[in-house]
Amino acid sequence: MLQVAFIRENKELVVEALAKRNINAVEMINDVLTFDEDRKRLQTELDNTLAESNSLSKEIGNLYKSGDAQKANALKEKTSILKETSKDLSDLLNTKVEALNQLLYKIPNVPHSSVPKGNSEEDNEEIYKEGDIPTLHDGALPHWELAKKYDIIDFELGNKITGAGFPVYKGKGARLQRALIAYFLDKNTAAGYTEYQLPLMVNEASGFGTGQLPDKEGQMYHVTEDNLYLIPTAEVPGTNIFRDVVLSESELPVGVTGYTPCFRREAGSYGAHVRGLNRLHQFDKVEIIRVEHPSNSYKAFDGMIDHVKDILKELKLPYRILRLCGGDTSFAAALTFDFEVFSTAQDRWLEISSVSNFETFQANRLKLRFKNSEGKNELAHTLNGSSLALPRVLAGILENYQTEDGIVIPEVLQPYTGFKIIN
RNA sequence: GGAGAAUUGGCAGAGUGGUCGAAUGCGGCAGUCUUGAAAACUGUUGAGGGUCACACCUCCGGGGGUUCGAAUCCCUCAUUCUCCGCCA
Repeated sequence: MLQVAFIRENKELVVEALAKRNINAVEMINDVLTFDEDRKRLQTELDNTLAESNSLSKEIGNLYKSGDAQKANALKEKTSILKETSKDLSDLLNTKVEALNQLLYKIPNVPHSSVPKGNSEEDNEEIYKEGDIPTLHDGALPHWELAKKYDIIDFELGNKITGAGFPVYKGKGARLQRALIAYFLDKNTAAGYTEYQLPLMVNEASGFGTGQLPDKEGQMYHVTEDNLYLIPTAEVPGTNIFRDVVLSESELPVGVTGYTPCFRREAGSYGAHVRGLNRLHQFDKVEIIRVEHPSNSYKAFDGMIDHVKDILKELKLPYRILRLCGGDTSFAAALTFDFEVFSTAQDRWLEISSVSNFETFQANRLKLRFKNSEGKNELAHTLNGSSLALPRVLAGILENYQTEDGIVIPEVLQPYTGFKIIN
């Protein structure tokens, strides 16, 4: 969430920037500022009342000590009024703070100056493209047909065991998945990220810390018995490593990588574009997360982009990078670049990575700070990105690498798979 | 799942109703001394709100209660440790 002080000092900028998300924030921003003024006023009133009652209590204590019980008892009566006043004030204050917070939770992050205005993916800007789109032989198939033909992914079996969106990988398909995970983790750790194995369920506080709660409750599977949520991405447990943490400046930057399955309810998504591996309820992903000094976070962002580029280049997959427009940038992000791989047989681009800088938006919720050179606690910047999401990379490989003799395994993966072709 | 003990500042650890935001030690920072370092000595060292700055307010695992007054008493939840049960 945004900081009230930031909103107060940058009112115009906030309104202008949020307009890029097609949000008219004037009223919300004004409410925030008014609520905060009210909050301050009530807080001061309450503080004064408490101060008075504190000093009375002290006086009563002294009177008892000097044996003047009568005077003390007389003073006690005065405190009951103060007590009532402070109770009322603190109720009012709590209501006001709650209302202010509810407002703040609804305000998305302020987009970076480079983010274009726009409503939907139509308005995203393609900023980079690399790799040749292969010409496929006659009779080339989409990945779900290839999966069946070579018996490497069984969607029907997943339907039986669990339901739609929970595919079963088998044989060389399962091995290829494992190879991709190992390859991605190796690339990330070589780039300085520390590998973590994280919990696949998180509590409410964690869901709140990264911004999934309260707004996107419906996206996550909720285990009500224990009030835990299945993670929709490793970003949630991975970023919450740093919840309520004060780092020293010398500890920055921090890099975390982890492989986890991800669970998404994807309520209301049906149709041809969710076929096969395109959209699932359970999928595998390797994530990278960074905690950065505010002055370095955009440089770090570029570094993450280069890192993902490097992986796709090694895999020799045709891809492009999009700068997301305001309307398509997620709630908590200030800047997001999406990577898309061209899925030749489907003749469309598939999103395989999303790299975002959240600036202080998550850190503010997480209370993730570092001690700056002046010895003051300052909010850090958080970033994350996929490197990479497995199913669509797999779809891209199957479709782009298919030949009449079978599916060729990209060279960098062969040491991990132990085979060169699926046939 | 059952029984018992615990949870205090970066860490260790005192504090069982008022003068405690909290002794002491370690660590951190600054200084004295030193060619430099170490040692020694001196000072300083939690967070949030509020203020031009003070004042002042809040926080001793979370929430609630008793009391004029709570780190200290009560209730409740969470976590940790020990014993028992179960178990990959």
